[in-house]
Amino acid sequence: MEKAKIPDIVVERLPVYLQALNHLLREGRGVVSSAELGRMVDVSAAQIRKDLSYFGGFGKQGSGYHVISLIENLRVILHLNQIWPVVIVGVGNLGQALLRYQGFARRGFEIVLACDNNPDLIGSTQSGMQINDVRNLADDLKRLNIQIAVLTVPAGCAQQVTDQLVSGGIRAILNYAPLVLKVPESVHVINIDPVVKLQTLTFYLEAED
Amino acid sequence: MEKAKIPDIVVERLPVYLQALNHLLREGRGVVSSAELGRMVDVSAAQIRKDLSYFGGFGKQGSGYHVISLIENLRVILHLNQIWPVVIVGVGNLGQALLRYQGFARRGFEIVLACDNNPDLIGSTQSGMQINDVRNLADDLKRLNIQIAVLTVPAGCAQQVTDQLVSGGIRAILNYAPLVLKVPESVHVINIDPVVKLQTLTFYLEAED
DNA sequence: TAGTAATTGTGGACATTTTCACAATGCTGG
DNA sequence: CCAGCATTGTGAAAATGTCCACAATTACTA
Repeated sequence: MEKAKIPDIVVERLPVYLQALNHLLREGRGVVSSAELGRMVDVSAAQIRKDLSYFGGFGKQGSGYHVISLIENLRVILHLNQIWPVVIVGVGNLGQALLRYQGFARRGFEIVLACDNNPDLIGSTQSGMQINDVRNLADDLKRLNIQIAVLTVPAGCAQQVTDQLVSGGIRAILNYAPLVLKVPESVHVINIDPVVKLQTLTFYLEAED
Repeated sequence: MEKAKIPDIVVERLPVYLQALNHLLREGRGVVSSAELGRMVDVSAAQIRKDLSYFGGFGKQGSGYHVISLIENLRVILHLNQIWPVVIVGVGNLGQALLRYQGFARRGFEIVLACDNNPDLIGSTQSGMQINDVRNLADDLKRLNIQIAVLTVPAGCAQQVTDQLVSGGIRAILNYAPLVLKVPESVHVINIDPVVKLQTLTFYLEAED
């Protein structure tokens, strides 16, 4: 496959470019240069041109990139020209907050399944979503054709739940739990435990006591 | 300063190592090799040894790393041998979920201030926390000596709120809003907008329609 | 005590990522 | 239509990051 050779680090920047381009679009800007886009997202202009050139020449010499057309191209590259069904696994504080969050639907994701292992929650409705039993997870994934999971369960059961996700055919996991998940290499994981991120930040601060 | 030359990417791995080490500690393990730790966190053994060697030789040839002592060293390196006061700015869905989340206190962070611009929320108590007016933010930060902010406001007001955080002397921001914040270079920012992360993951999936 | 096995810390090779710098191209205004 | 300016796409250089391989050291066993 051609995309095997696109560095992960490039892929991670593309959604950020897309975000900035959408902002430009809302402001009615028709065209943008790599230099200006770079200032918006804090990336060098050369970096942006090089990143985009992995996928083709989207710009025009002399003027820059046509905003709408670059957005459209990035959406195709990132497979965002469809709505992706998503499962939220774990309907605790964070899971419920994500269920209520409107930003997913606005940017290409629809939460179509929520599940938990808490008997008090199963069968109840949270934010308009019925909570399913996590034991039916693998079946539900297949039935609803879900490839993406958001994992918001406690660390203690995260690996076990992940194994169920994998056996249900999941392909991508956004992991809020504070541990590194074991998955086959065909499954992509991004870790986003907020405490790990905060613990990175404190390195740069001066201790106080 | 000596730490100016430690690559960011190394710093980002340290909390992950710490996480795994704490897991080992709970299991009663006294010693671990770079090879085993590497398997746990999906990093090569050589990488771990090289990362740790930036800060000194913590291991012992023949046996590996003493778990407790390496934890203690990492906590000093990351400045985690103190409780850091944190402000949550924006008490919407996500902000409220983070207010209720018990994981911060357990790993070195205490939410000491929450604020919002919604008059209905200001003065109310959410999860045991009184919500302050965001207009007092800069003063409150100084009064409470807060260096770290968690930003959970809508994109539309994120930059404006960030400017207030900066004027209040903030040094680190965990940004959930979907935009790249403009801050002085003395302020560290980590972006964790979940949609951007999901949009990275879809690159690796096959489109369905 | 000595021989064997395990494991670190590290110099240097290798790989990846970023930046530079410039030819090619397209825009603009007169 | 042309001169001058702006901007891309890209090969090559530079910078950064990862991995290899091994000497040095420690642990273990008998």
